[in-house]
Amino acid sequence: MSDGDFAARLLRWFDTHGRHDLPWQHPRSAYRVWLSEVMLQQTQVATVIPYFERFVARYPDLPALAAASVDEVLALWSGLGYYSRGRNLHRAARVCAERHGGALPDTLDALVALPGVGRSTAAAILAQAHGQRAAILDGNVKRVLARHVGIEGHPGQAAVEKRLWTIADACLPQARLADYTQALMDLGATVCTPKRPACPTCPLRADCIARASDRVAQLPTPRPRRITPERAVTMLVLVDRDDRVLFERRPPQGLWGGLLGLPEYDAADRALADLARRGIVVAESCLGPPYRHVFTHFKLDITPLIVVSEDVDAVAEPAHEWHPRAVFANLALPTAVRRVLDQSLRRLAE
DNA sequence: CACTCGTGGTG
DNA sequence: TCACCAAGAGT
Repeated sequence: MSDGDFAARLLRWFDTHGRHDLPWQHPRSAYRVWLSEVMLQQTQVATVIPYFERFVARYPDLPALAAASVDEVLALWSGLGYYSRGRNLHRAARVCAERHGGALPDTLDALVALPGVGRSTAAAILAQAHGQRAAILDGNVKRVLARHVGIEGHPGQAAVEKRLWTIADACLPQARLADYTQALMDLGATVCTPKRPACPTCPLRADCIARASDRVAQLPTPRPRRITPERAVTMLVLVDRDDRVLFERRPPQGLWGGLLGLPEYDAADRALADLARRGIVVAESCLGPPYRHVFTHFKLDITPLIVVSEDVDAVAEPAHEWHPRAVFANLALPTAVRRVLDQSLRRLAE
């Protein structure tokens, strides 16, 4: 069968079985597509939906997002992960406000120039919001194409990815680019899934090389696995007499970049020594319940050190902020810190 | 090119 | 319990 038929079969399947009621499809504006695509990077639809709804409610258009503070954006992003996406989203909004008249550009080069927008995200915006003939290549498309064409080698390899881009381009239809793009992702997400794909219902099964050669379970080739290292850290939960907690703004680069965290130490005695050095009188201290947080590339064992101090008014460093428990929900905290606080303060109340 | 960067669901 | 991995981009 021809490549043109590939798209035709996919679109026919999409009309009946595709997803037509995702929040960013109505309306399918460039701003909403961009926002959703960034949130959906390495993140599943079900996770993104509530965040997307909160964002468009708070920032109905791009100028509203550009006018916000980066801290407010990160607070709304809190819990979604990969926080550089949130910072880049805000930076890109400001670039658009200053150089593109408050709107997203509509060319591939100008979009890719925006922070946080790569080739695939740029193409998704062009195809879905403007109907332009641009190919995406996300995890779904890589899986569908690798199986359909029977490509060996994990898609992280440059040579494999280059082949996939070429194929993705060649498969593009002449019309209905928005639907086609959505169809390809829907097929990958609901039929051509990583495990237990529903091949009998697939519109592309007739000429799927992986299926014909019984390699569906082997394609795409998984990346070679590596061991996940473990780290340990002591986090200081310093509570004052007004039931406020001390936070520390993390540097913009690195893990949880730009978010609020708790002061970190190698061990509890180092933390107590630091408090003594700064003249903070410890009224009461104890170790909180240990918490293990699992990341993609390492595991982090967190030991909370809970310290109650009566008089910490004199102590202030630029990166430090005191916040009462009532406002924690509105802070730019990573999930692990939120959990540590919940567990530690619950223990303190006992 | 290899590595970093979060979190939640899943088998 | 745990390895895997999902609408990738930046360095």
